[in-house]
Amino acid sequence: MSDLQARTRYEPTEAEPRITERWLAAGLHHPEPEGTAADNYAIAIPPPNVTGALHMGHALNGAIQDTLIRWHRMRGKRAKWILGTDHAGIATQTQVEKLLKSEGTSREEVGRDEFTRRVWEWREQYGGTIVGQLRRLGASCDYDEERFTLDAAYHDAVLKVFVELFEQGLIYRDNYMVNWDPGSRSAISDLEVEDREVTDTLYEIAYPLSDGDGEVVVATVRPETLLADTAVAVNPDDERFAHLVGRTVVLPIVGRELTIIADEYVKTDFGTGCLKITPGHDPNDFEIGRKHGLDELSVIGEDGRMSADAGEYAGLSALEARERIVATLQEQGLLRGSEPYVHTVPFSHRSGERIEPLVSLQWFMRMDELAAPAIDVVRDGRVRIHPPTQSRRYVDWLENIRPWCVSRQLWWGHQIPVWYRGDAASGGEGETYVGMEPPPGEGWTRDPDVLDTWFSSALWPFATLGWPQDTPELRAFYPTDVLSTARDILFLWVARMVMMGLRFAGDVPFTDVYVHSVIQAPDGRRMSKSLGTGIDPLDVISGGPRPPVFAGTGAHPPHDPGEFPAYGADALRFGLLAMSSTQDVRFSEDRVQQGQQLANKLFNASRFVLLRVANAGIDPGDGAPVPDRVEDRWILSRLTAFQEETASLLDEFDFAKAALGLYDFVYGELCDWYLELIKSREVDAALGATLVHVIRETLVTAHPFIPFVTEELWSHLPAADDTLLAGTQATPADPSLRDPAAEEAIAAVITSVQELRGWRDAAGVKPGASIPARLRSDMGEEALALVARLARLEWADDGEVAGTVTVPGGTIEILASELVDPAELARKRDARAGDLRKEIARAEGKLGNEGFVAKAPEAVVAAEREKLERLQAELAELGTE
RNA sequence: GGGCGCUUAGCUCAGCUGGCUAGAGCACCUCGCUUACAACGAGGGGGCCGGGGGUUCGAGUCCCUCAGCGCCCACCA
Repeated sequence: MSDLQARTRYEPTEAEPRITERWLAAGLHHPEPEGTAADNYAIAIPPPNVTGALHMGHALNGAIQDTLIRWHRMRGKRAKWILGTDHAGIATQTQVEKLLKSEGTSREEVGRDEFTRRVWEWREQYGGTIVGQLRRLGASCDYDEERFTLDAAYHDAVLKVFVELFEQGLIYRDNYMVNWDPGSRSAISDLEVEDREVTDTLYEIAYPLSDGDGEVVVATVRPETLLADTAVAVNPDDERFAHLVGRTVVLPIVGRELTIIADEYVKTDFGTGCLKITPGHDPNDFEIGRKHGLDELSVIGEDGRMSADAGEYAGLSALEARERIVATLQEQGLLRGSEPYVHTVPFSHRSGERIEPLVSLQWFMRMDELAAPAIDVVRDGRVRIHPPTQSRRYVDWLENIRPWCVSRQLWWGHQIPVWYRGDAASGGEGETYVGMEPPPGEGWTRDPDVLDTWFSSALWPFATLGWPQDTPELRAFYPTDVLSTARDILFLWVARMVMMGLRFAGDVPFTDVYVHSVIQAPDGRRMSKSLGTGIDPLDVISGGPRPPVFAGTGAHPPHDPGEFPAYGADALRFGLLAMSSTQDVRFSEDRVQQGQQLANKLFNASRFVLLRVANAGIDPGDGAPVPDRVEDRWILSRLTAFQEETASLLDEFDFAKAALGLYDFVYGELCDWYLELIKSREVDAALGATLVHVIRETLVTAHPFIPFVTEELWSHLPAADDTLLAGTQATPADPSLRDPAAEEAIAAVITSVQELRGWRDAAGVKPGASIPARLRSDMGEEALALVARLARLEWADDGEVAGTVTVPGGTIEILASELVDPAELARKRDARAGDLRKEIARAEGKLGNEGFVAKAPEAVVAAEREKLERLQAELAELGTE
């Protein structure tokens, strides 16, 4: 209590680490695996990359998930927040390759085993960073059972799924066009590709007809792929070229004969209307080639250079080959034109290199059979997506799903459980074995490829719980309840978890998907390290440089963005929740500041109550409220409403409204009014009990949002002993505490006081002065006393009326005194009269409208009449002309 | 090329199924260090709710259209 006495300000940096220690020591974050999923509450965290650091998206999602976890834990559920990290194949491998490069070596040089060892070493060193940062945020994840997507048990689950899908015919090996990333020397998925706009040159090249009877001209930005052309295509409806279909042309430089085919895909109004077909190096041409049974030639290798099949160009980079080929064409007089051409081109999200579409032998997963049930569960509501507009995107995507290339030519990841003998590895004659264990016998070699990271992520909600073993964890927590994530991985990850969960764990992996905002930089750009627009959540929590992105937004001076004050984790959590919505939103430091102010306000309100109660020598007992007076009944009613509202908003995943509702209750009802209303009262046992009850219940309801400050204050409550608020069971809001009469009475007090204060201010009355007034209102005695005190009125019987203030239930006449400035008063009165006349005219117009009176609902008409009467009465009271 | 969304006070945003004398936080102005909080409190100013048209007794809220911005999906050489 003494430290409460001394400190007038809540210091998050002092309190938060201390409180984190208490939480961890108590072990509340780790529930025993008992009961069934229906009794319990679980969320699987989207596993951050093991090498990653906490960014604003993690912080928002952490705040969301922790609010839900704490809320349900306090409602008596065993609440488990499944924690872990993702091995993140390409991202991690790239990091370690960079490290090796800085040491003057490479992964090829050190070899696969050593390289893998180095990655594990790296993981040991950096893997804990993000988990520590989550702890700093106050996230009550199950730190006792941290998973990793490369754990031995997890690895078994991954292999088992692969083998079973293979046995079920859903996984197969095929030559197919993939997005080849020359940077990481691996196939990557469509989802790891980003389109960038580049300026290329569009060349027009003549292909002479074999019979010498003219030529066709094709347009291309990649002349070097000409070496692998196997056809030329025109649109079947294109009359210009109809006579050419079926004839052949001579491929320049190479001399091969190509047939002119007809395909709908070719646009008649683009380029020359003739399209060179290169099935080996262009995804569209690949499709056309398959349709027409064309050869798939390849002249570019996996290193992005021209391959041996490119003949004299072998070994050149694609770009060099292009220049040489263009030059040759020019010499041969076959170049018909060239012009700059701006278009979008795929780049690897990871390595940043331009994607080289290549045909290669890869492992694929057939998705249609898996997708159908995943669509059904969203359609029939077994999985609910919030906001619901996202479910259409989900369904659309699944309905158009294509085979998934699951093999990656990396060393870091789950190595594919496939062995070859003979020439099977390269697609030739031989044996292929798929199984969890190496096959018996000699001469087998294992497929060197690993699985796409998302393959293992897709198993996350059940593999983390011990599947395929029938573990108590699995029984207690699967299916989980909520999956919270940003939009960008709805397909990449969420849809795949649903498919895998249904197929292997026998049920949906979660019942609700919450798709949260993307937090943009304050200027509306993406938050990104490379743009310098990123804001480190830890800097906001503990204080740190404010990035230059704040410059020019109006929030801060353009030159020196300065530093963030140490807002604390509560403030950041509150701010992020308050600014989030279903839209993308700009990061708002003001919202964070609002959270800081809320924490401080709550601290001081609690301090006020606890010190008062202590000074009065009251033992509030168990804190059961004893509502003596109207304002006590009012605050209990409002508290109950606030609790009910918070519960339903959280059920609807409306975190912004819930957070702002908390702020409004604490400021707008508890502090601004209730504590002011009771200030003059002597604290007796009844009032003490009510006050402590209200504070306690407020802390309980606020805790999931701002866990630190509430936990800190909880320890100061009279009955506190050593129990943690985080582990306290909230009792449901008691509807019998709702009291409409008290609400109406205090609402009248509040508007009266506000009116009177406004009047005083306008009339130039000193804030501290009490002024004589006479009452002509039927407001009850109790309420009137409150109004008089808060508006500083002294009831008097006679005196000249200086001004009239309309209040609910009547009017209050302010009597003339030297405290009232008549000139100010007249100005105020005239202004009010003007407003009233305007509003009266509007209401009269409305009520004079036959259509309104006849067609609008009765209640609306009645309300309008009542309003009109009220305004007219007020105008009459003012006594102006 | 399709699809979705946004445009409300100086800034960041609320406004659900149409009834609003249009709200909040921050910023701004005035007053106040009244023993919970001056990183605070009280009061105040500030908005033809992007433009145009329509439906309706009534539109910030519904429909059409134009303009600007953003996101997602897609194979235009």
